[in-house]
Amino acid sequence: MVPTQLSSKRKTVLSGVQPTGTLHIGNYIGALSVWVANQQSYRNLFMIANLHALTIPEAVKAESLRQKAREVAALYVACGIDPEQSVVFLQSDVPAHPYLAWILGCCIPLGWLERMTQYKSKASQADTVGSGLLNYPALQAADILAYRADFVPVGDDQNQHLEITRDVAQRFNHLFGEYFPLPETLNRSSGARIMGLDDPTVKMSKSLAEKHRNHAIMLLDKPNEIKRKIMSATTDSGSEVHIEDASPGVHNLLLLYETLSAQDRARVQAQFAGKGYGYLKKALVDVVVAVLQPIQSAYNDILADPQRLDDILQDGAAKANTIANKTLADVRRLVGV
RNA sequence: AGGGGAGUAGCUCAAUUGGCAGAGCAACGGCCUCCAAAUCCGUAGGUUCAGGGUUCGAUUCCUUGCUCCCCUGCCA
Repeated sequence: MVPTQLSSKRKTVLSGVQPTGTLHIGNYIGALSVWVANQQSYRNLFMIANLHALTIPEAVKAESLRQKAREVAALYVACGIDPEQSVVFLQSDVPAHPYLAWILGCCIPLGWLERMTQYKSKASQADTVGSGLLNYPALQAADILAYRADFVPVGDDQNQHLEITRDVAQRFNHLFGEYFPLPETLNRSSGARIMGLDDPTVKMSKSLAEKHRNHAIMLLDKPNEIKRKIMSATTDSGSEVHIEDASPGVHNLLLLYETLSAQDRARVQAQFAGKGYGYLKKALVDVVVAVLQPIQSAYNDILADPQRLDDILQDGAAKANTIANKTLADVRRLVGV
């Protein structure tokens, strides 16, 4: 039943995304494109974390959440994630996640959870804090450990959560017997960290994109939107591009161009040194449009055949359940339930 | 747990005895600029925390609930 590539010796990688907001060019460069490039090297599981999206229930709209989850899955496939090679699934389709989260949560001291900076930050903003927001790391640990993942590709902001996953795995192993391997951070070789177009001092983010229209280029943006956003991007009072000591805004534009055009730094330097910022921006518009066009085209093809997406998600859920249920059965036996 | 205060646009706050819910900043668009910023011009933005009641009419008064802040108490 388990396909051959799933039982191979390749290292297991679990990636999760919350289906809130919309995927942007920073997600593509920083994460998606890297995953696609490394697809053969690992046994990849791509999870749409729709249970995590419930931690702030005031923001949840059922129909929108349902639709967003499918949209993200479709975009993943459109960006080149191959559902034959990798497992694409919805977190909510694998009941072992919350089950395992309960068991692991019992092994997590409150202090660990209260220390999480993401919790403190979100809790201070929310007017009502649900216990799910605090317990978030338990579910995340379950996500990762259910597949006994070797690697988790996370950004700096998620490092703390991965540490708690390791800590709880260790504590479980100590209490109930060595079972879980300790997952490690998967470093992205490219290291491209794309900043917001409207504010190059902060990382491009889904949440800011919802508040500031010109913050990020979304993967489904039309060419005229892409042009408007790039042309309005923050630069500085200088008049021409200097690669060496470019201001944050200009540096960000150059980085985008370099990454998306797959050219080396020397070539980019030769192309833009001494040119005006407007010239750089117009060139970048063309590159972005060219990169996104095939993705959007593939996305539309997928949407045109909803049955195909259903099949992909069903198939992904079946594969994920097979692995996660095995882990859950082992864990239940170890703790005696 | 008890007492007191608060909750209005994304943020900080207004709104006369109970009478069409506003301003600043942020956002968005335009002019300008190689592009951006700044200035200027313009646009949009709301279940007035939620439910019930009084009233012709409630942001305003009464009641219940929720959330936050301050004081006190309780627990170690």
